[in-house]
Amino acid sequence: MPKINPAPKRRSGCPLNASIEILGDRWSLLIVRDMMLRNFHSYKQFLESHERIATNILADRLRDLEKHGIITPQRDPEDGRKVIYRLTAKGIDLAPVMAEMVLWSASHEDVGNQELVRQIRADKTKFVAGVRQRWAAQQTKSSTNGNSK
Amino acid sequence: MPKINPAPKRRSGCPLNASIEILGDRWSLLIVRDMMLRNFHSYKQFLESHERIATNILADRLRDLEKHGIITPQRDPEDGRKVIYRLTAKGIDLAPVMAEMVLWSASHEDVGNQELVRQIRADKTKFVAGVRQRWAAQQTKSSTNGNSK
DNA sequence: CTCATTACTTGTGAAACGCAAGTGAGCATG
DNA sequence: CATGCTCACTTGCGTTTCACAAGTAATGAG
Repeated sequence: MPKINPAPKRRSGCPLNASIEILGDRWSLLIVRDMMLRNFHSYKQFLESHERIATNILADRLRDLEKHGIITPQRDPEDGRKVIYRLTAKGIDLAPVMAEMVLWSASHEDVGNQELVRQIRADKTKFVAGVRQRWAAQQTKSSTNGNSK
Repeated sequence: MPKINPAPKRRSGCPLNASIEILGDRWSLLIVRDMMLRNFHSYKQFLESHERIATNILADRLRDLEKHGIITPQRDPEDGRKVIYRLTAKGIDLAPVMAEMVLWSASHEDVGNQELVRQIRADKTKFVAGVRQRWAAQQTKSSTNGNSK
């Protein structure tokens, strides 16, 4: 009987520490960003598009994100080679965290994508709601293509 | 003519990426937390108190945080052995980011310090304002001991 | 002067990362 | 069903970062 979940074993009970242990690396949140804002769903998209993540690191991170319940993979019903990664509710709930991170760096560093910054600055709540709405729409859409498995 | 700031050289202009490159590791935000919430100011406090950071890593992180303008070190005028680390305005501006991270893990993971969670949940704006206020009070207090830099 | 304290540095091994190349399963075409 | 292509990975290997233990320089107390 192998232990499936060998216990989290955190460094401390601090909630900030918990978030850091899950998200505190150089890639996880970028993958979430691509799913949330750019509508990316496949390994290949993650590889090609953003900040040039290495293939093995990407595979690692996708595994970790799945292990933590932030994303779920599913086979593409129309192409058996493809895996479609989707954010879970837990994953979508990262939108406020990411929004604040964007606002912070936009205030203190020299960054691009000012359109995004302006949008979040104008109405943070609306931004998060928009992210949630697009996600919910995707969810219903993909459940109409019978994938019961 | 030495280059003081050898150019940031980011992986991308994305504001989220900028934040991740500065804060995306397992220790930086914990140090900020200790300064912001627990009023820690010295190397020794950081070492003893929280999640058992190694001495060399702590020295590294303090250097990085200073390099990024998030903290400033100053000699203790009353004890020349001590260095007092203080958050800058940029550092204090991390409060909303940290608050959202706390809320996220509190909603989805099994974490402690529910008192902090409750406080942030009850009124996030007030929480951030409180952090800011305590920080501002410290600033004026320490500036009466002449530190012009 | 000696001794403790504080803020580090150094050394060493382990783990994580980053790049290049390779593998295997699933379509697509003839 | 053979060939080639795409997609999602894995494997090897060198480099960087991390973690733990120990040591050191500067300051202060007695």
